[in-house]
Amino acid sequence: MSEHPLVKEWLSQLQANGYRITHARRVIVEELVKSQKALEPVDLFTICRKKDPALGLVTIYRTLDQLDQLGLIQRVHQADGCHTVMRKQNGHEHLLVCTSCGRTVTFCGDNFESLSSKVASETGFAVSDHMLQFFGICPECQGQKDGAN
Amino acid sequence: MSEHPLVKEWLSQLQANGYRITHARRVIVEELVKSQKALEPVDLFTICRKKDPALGLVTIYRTLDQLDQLGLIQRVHQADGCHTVMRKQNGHEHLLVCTSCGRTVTFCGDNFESLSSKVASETGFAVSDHMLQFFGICPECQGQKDGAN
DNA sequence: TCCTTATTGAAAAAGAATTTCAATACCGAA
DNA sequence: TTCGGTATTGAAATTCTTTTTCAATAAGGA
Repeated sequence: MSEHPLVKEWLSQLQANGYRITHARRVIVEELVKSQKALEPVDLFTICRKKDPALGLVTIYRTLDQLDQLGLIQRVHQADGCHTVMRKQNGHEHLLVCTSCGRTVTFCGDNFESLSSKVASETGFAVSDHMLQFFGICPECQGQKDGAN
Repeated sequence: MSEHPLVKEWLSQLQANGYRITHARRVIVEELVKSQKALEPVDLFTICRKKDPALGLVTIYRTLDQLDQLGLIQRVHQADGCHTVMRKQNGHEHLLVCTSCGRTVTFCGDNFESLSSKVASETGFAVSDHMLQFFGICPECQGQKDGAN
């Protein structure tokens, strides 16, 4: 039952921002932090319910809002929308998403500084951010016919 | 009343794929093709209604589905989700989105071939696609306090 | 011009996210 | 440790978005 180090970190962040550390939040944070796939609110709900059968879906939405405001999670882009979230990568790390099973891994992307300033000067935009994602099929899904869930 | 060259192109594509060229589709295509910002279905609905007051929102959704299947439009990622669509850029072109007014311009991104194959060999994923977007404030919105709509 | 059938808009339904509200649980103060 | 104020919670109701159903209409080939 080794606990992911990020759990403590996230809970501290919540506390430092005036939020109480509740059972519901603890469960949600634990599952979010350790998930290898981007999750829809309902997925997360189903998973967390196993640890806390009384948990409500509303609490999932509310907690996700809070974590988002603290910049701890990010929406993951997929062909059919951005309904899934995952812990936010830092700096130059980006997501590689399996379009079959949803599993993700991170990779270190190029340095976008030069491209960013080039684009800025060409367009007049004040460029502040970028998002890069790769899509593909993970090794497991390449082997077996259907994506392992 | 100069017509955007893409309109004819898109309508031909629809026709070539067994779809009929209807008044509703023509109006929707015209507005989509010339829009400088990514639009939500409802936005598009409001705009198109001015040209065709009888148009139904359902038809917007259905036509967007068809155009998406033909690969003519793409979802645009924003901080709060992917509810907007825009005509798809080709090849190495990517979107720079104004987070204030939504206006977009395109830029030619780096070549991702090398990064893509590097990531593929490191992770074992069969990398098939990527998405890159830049975010910032457009010149107009930098000047005036609130984003011009 | 006629006829077949894809397409349409309206209404209903399904799904996702948000708001309201009374009961509960967190956590600082005593 | 207990107590009390208040943030947080789950359930229910509501809102917003998207999809499905269906009869009427219009596209376009014969």
